[in-house]
Amino acid sequence: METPPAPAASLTIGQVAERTGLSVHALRFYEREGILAAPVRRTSGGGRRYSESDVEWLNLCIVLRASGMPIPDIRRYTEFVRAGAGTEPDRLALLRAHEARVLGRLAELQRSLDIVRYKVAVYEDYLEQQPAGPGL
Amino acid sequence: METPPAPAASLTIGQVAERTGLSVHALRFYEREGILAAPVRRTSGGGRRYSESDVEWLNLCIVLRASGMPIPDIRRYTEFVRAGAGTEPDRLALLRAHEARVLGRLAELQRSLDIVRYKVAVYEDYLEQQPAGPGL
DNA sequence: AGTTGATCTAGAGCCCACTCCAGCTCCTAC
DNA sequence: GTAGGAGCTGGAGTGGGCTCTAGATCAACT
Repeated sequence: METPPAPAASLTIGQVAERTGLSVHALRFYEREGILAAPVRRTSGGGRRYSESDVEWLNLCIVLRASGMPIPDIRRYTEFVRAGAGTEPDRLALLRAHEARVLGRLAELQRSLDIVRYKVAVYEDYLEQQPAGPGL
Repeated sequence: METPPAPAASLTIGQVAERTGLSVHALRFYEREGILAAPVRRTSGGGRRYSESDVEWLNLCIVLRASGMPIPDIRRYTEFVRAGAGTEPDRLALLRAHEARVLGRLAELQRSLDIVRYKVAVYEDYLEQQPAGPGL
């Protein structure tokens, strides 16, 4: 198999891309944007080597992005984490604010869904038995 | 009050902007993009005059946009509506496909929310009693 | 007649989050 | 040693959805 005897977990950018689903472009982009918690180690030749905890961090970033957090906010969170102990209240505040935004977004999506479903129902009724026409 | 005796409902672009929350820029943009069901009437001087049904249509467009339907898809839907009777199955298919996408998006958002809430809980616990530290 | 304010058009500009390119280096295999 | 493939950097390009500008027109008010 491919599994080495568990060395100090060192992944190339390609391997990380494969695991996370991010492109290598995106990985370098994220690094430039300053949203990696720890500086990525490099080989003598300059190649990036990611640790498992880098991958975990990226997975968090992916969740935050997927839930609509803009990169500047992720950067602020990252900076708090890098700043270490004492910034926990700031991180919590940031996460809570994000939680609230996600809740709002969920509610909005749900409202939209209700309307879309209503229109779907109208067209279904119309296509079953043509009484009048579904309007617009 | 402001209610006139219900004339042939004619609104300026500014009034429509106010009612819909869209900018006048966006209204003209949507028109250029071909996502108005009916051609907007014009005054002799070239000014747009919207009807109430234009506003209703725009409200639907807003819902579709808010739920993530891209403008080209809205345009396709609009074209079916303009094409009139016989396109109902196409419209239904389009709406059902959108419904499915919205459901998927809702599920994804919910998963992200769970993770964000987990992290919030971790930080809350940490800040109540400092046993170890919240990790990242 | 003049001023203000809304509207018009065509087209440029902006923001975001990537994405891709050129030109180079590095490692591995043959 | 050389070909291939992954990786490097800095910077340009892309796509979506608006947003804004310039310069003109128009209606209403004073």
